[in-house]
Amino acid sequence: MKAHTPDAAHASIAIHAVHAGIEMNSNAIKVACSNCNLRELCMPMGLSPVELERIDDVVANRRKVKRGAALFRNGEKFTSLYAIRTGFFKTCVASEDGRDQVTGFQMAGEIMGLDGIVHDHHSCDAIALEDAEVCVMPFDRIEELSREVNALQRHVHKIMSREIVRENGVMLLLGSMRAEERLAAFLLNLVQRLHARGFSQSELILRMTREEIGSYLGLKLETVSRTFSKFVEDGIVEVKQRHVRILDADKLKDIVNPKVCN
Amino acid sequence: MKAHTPDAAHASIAIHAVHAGIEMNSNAIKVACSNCNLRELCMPMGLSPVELERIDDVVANRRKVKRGAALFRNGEKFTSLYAIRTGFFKTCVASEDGRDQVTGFQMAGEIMGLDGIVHDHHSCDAIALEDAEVCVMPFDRIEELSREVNALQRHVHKIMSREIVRENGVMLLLGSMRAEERLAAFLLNLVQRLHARGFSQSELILRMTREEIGSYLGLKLETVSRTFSKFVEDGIVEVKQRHVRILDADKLKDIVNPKVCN
DNA sequence: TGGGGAGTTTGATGTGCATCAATCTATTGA
DNA sequence: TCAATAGATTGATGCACATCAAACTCCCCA
Repeated sequence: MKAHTPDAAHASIAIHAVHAGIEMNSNAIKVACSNCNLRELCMPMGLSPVELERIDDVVANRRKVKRGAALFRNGEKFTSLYAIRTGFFKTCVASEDGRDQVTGFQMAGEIMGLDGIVHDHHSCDAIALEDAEVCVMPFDRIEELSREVNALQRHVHKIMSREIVRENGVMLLLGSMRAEERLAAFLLNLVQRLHARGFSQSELILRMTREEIGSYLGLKLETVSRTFSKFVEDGIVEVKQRHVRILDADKLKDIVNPKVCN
Repeated sequence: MKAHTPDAAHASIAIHAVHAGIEMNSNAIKVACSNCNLRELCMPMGLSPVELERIDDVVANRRKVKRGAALFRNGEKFTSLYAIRTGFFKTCVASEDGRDQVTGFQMAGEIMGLDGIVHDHHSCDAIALEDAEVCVMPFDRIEELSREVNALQRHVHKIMSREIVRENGVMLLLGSMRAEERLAAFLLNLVQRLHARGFSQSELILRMTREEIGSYLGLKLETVSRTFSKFVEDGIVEVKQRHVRILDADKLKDIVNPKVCN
């Protein structure tokens, strides 16, 4: 099976999501969440038909972002959250003296822009790692609607809480894991999220460079490369440039959570 | 001036906050945010008198937590957010194999428990580092009220966003800074937050051990200790056990953000 | 078709922090 | 008051990862 092509179990969802996205955008400006195939990823479940129709209003429009371009940048005024329809992003923060830290990689169905709410201005950059399209959701509209649709209110809270918990996990990784553990955790996380979107459990294409992986994991690009090579030697993965095939997911899991009494 | 005693500019706020907290608790079970001295730290500003009175309902009761005890633990059912009235906490996550990572230190006026919203269960431990008291705010009540009081809704969103941004900063620290930079950033952050609460800008008492600082900063306790010693040698701080006096805050800032062209 | 550049791999060497270990200091309780 | 214990400091040594450097691969486009 080819990486990033849906496997049997999830084929329809993913393929159609992508196609629908492209076609709808060219044909209609006004777009609807209610018949979006990614709905289950970015919208609350179990809405009544009436609520569902109201929710359509949170998406003002769509926006395309070219590979390498910014969806938003540190310092820019915050107005909206963004739901990724297609494509792949990284978010990164910078210290005053120019150090750069990738804080996350985002894929279809995930929400970006939460950092901007506190200070009404964004505090990180969101850069597309491949040509992408996002749904623009003005935040005042989200707040308005979530006062009336309880499920949406709860959903917004969960999305923010999920991001907090995710970052807790990254802190654990950065604060206490060694290089092999970090890379193993990274690969498992990526492939798990891709699988939830209908892609292969064992094969993936990295949309980011070794340097970006390194920045995210608190490692230098050479260390990332060496660690990949080590995994290949040990028969855990196959790596051809950015194509990665996971041969032994259990071994990866063992690396992340070393067994104590063996 | 003594550490952790308010300086002139902020004296009244902090002293009275603490005293009021102790007395009110012993005299009355029903407590009110509307005349809480910490209100400006944990509640939205600019409320109308009517709104202010309604907001009182978010606090169900208070709870005392002994030093070393848990306010909540990983896995426990999530019901409430907690606003710290007095005392000092750490939050920490653990990996399956028992590694432990301190994800933050919290002081008066700060909110804990946001991690529990996503999965309806907490995903970290909150441990009191000194005898503490918190306001218990049932989350369903917060959601209910924030549907009706826009300022509260916005406030809740900001609190969560602030936590996301804070964690972004910690990721930058853990991913790209060296030991001295980490400790300098840590001290500056602590003293800045204490100062906002009416304490000294230059003096503080650490409520946590070297090991806990190390866990938070991704360092071993010995490295934390050595780095303190280095700062003392360089005349940047005075350290007597957990008492720290900052002699040269500018130098600390230079360490965090090394100047390029000097 | 072939040159150039971005990205990756691999090797040699250096260093910042971890580890192991001993001592010292505060704090607590009998 | 002194023993017991938790926490902190300091030293000696080792290692994981960074740094510096060179070569290799792939892709783009002239």
